[in-house]
Amino acid sequence: MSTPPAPDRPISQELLELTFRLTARLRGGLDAAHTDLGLPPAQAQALASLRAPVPMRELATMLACDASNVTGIVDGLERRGLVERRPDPRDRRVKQLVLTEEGERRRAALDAHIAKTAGEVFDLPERDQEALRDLLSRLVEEPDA
Amino acid sequence: MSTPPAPDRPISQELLELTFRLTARLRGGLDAAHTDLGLPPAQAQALASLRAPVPMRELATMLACDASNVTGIVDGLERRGLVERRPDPRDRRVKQLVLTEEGERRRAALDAHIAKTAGEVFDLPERDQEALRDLLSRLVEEPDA
DNA sequence: TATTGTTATACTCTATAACTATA
DNA sequence: TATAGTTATAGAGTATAACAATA
Repeated sequence: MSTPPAPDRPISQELLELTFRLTARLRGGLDAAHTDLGLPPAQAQALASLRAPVPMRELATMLACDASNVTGIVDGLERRGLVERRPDPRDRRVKQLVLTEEGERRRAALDAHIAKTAGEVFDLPERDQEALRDLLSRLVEEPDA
Repeated sequence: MSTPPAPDRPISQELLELTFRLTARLRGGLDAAHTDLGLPPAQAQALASLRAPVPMRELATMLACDASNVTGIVDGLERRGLVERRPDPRDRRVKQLVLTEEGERRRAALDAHIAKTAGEVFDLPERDQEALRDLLSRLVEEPDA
């Protein structure tokens, strides 16, 4: 077998660095998609998360941020006519977020951008893609109780 | 619940999602290290980047941020007695950043935290670590002209 | 003229706390 | 009492533009 050149640095740290470089590439592609669509990153991320009608609170959970942020983000999306706040008849405290037609179109465009970025960055033969998926899956799996 | 049935989604998008989840785990570990050391993230990242004496400008390049940010970051590190600004005798415009003894100690502690996080997150048999490194390397490699 | 580091300024993202209206 | 959403506010991170000292 071959001798590794200079294993003075643990491989896990190499993996850390590679992961952050990969993330930087992905982030760059997504940011380009956002500016392309004329949306600030936070609004774009929210838009990408909106499928079925969802209460504000749940969107906050999906975005992993405080509920107070969601107000401003949804304000922006509403100002652009991409989303509506609908009262929930079953609980008058909650507002269901629903995409408008234009919102649906914009989200579809965003999805296409994201898919394009992912396709360009993860440009590997399918077998390697699958190997990578299996490895990454094992890293992010939640440890069961 | 390891394999959600989603055959209609391209694998590259799955990889995108897994990568971001992995990054979130890493980020969490690093943030914990930063608060553990009593340093704001930006200062911690700068500290981790400081080895040999380095001009402010170069630190900005390493951190991939504008030079105007570095002033404040280094102010913070200097206030904590971790770094010194030394005039460069060969070019009196530049200031060389040099870690103090305490700065060196703190950086070593930070390195240990980072290594610990990396070790915990990338907790795989060595063969799988190497496979992952090879795959990631191919993804971040710069395309040659 | 160009460059290093600084300052002033502004914009975004994020969090906390207090408020309202409902439950 | 507790919860959904809002508001006010503050902090951190980042960017641009203008400036002084130096090259």
